[in-house]
Amino acid sequence: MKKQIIDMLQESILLCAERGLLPLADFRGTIDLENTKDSAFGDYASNLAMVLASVAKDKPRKIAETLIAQLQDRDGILEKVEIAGPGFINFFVRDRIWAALLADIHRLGEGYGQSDFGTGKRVQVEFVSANPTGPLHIGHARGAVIGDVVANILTAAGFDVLKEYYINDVGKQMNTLGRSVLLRYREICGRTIEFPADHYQGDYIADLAREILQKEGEVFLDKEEKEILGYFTKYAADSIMDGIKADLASFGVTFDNYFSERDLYKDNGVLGLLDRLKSKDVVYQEGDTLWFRTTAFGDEKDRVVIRETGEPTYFAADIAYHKNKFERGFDAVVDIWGADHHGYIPRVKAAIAAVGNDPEALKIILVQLVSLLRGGKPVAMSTRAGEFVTLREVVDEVGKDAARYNFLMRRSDSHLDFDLELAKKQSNENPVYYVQYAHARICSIARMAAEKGLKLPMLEEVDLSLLTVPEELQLIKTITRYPEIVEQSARLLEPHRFTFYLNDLAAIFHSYYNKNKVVSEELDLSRARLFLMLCIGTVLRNALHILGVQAPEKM
RNA sequence: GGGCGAUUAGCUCAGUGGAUAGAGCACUGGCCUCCGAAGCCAGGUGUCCCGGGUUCAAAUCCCGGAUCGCCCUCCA
Repeated sequence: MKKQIIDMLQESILLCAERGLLPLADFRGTIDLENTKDSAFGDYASNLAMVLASVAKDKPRKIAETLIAQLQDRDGILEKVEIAGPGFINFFVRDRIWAALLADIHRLGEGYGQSDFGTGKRVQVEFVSANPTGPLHIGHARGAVIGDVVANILTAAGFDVLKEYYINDVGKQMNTLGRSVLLRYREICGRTIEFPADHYQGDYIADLAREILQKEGEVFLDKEEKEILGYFTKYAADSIMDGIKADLASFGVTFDNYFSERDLYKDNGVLGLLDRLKSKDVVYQEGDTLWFRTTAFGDEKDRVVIRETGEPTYFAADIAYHKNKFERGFDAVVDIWGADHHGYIPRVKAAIAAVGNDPEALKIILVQLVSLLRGGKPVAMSTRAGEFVTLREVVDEVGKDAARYNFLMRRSDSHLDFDLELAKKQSNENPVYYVQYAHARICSIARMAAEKGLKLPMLEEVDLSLLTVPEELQLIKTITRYPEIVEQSARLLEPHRFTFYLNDLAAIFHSYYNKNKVVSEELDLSRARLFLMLCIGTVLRNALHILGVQAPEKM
């Protein structure tokens, strides 16, 4: 629809130029057609005449007049075209054209909203990637949902998507984890220990120690730390990782691939890469440390890749990891990070450029912190003391649907207050129910209609021209706009657009429902309205599916 | 001190260079004999932080300032 009108404008420009009506022979700009906010301005509006004013050296309203005179509406889709305000061209589409679009929604069903926007392109989305040193907490939950939904959106937009979790299982924190469990193990066995403040304090550490004791007995008790630390570390990391996977699954988040940092070091992977970069002078030695010349690629200072101690930094592995991503042939790579990591962006982009890839192909979504509230009051959390609300606890308390939906109600890079009491409430304060209720209502209407012997109508039995109530047209226009939402969210990587759209659609539906009877004595009208309701249900279901939220038939 | 981001209704926040800047919550009053009241309807608010600039047009782009947050580890 939109494209048709844009094409008409394009043709009009050509005709005007050819016929010498406007000096636009070398106009190369793109034509912008926007959805109007107010129906008084029609369905679509173009600012073309105003844009052309400086090129054509004439008044916008006059240019608009000339353009409109040359419009070729061969299919007769337009009711009228008006010039308004400073020179907007407002397009009014015929009602019957809108109604006919419902047929597409019905025909496509689950596939409605999918596009070929990203067809043929492979994208990797990497998210969560929390260290396997403790259970996921509320802070990880937001990133998990955003990553999962972004992947769903990209898939709907036609991209071939791979969801990946990077397991950061190398480095100091892993030894700290193993030692924490080992110390608790000794403690449980009755030894006196001194538990360092910078070790992991949570109860789950002692639980792991107890598990090991139960499985293996006291065989480790009198062994040297260096002999047995490896076992404790691996046991703890594997067990915690299993827990993380289970918690994510209960949250509806799954991955296609888990990528271990340890694997990067195999076959001299990280060190070999640094050697090769050294020969290109991207990496240089200074004393005992090895530096990456990120300043040559726009970073504010160079970064250490091998410490004085001889250990590689996290960044060293990340260079190899991002190189590996591009070697796997992805056209674009999406990383989802906590917003406190924003200072890390120039470094990684520099690394990508240094190894010969396009830094623009890396898209980073920054996710702001979540403030957890209960009844409006902040919930105290301290990672150091091991006191945090886990993802599992949140899912158990408020449910998967409410939790996911609430995390998607703000822009990713905007602070989010998550109120446990509010998310649990089954009331108008809780937006997820508002949308789900709309879907359940539609299902209820369909059930009731079936009881009355009104079968779900086939397209050929429906006279869509009977849909003439203003709210009906508004509903039709809103659901025909859905593919734009998918594409736009995919382009901008902004999943929150879905919750705003769903809320709008549900509001129009609820309002319509209260004013109009779908199933009535008038059989033809009932069929047409039921058909519209089913199309709305399809859109609600498709959109909720992308968010990973249930579309219940009853509530 | 440097960097990044934010600042929009009482609160929490949307907003693609366009026309009269929106939503939810909160507050007040109304609506079930009638397809589900987890719903609807009616009520009203803005120095879009401030000051310049670009533009036919700026909440939106640019520059300067204020305030707040985050980052400025050979942590991850």
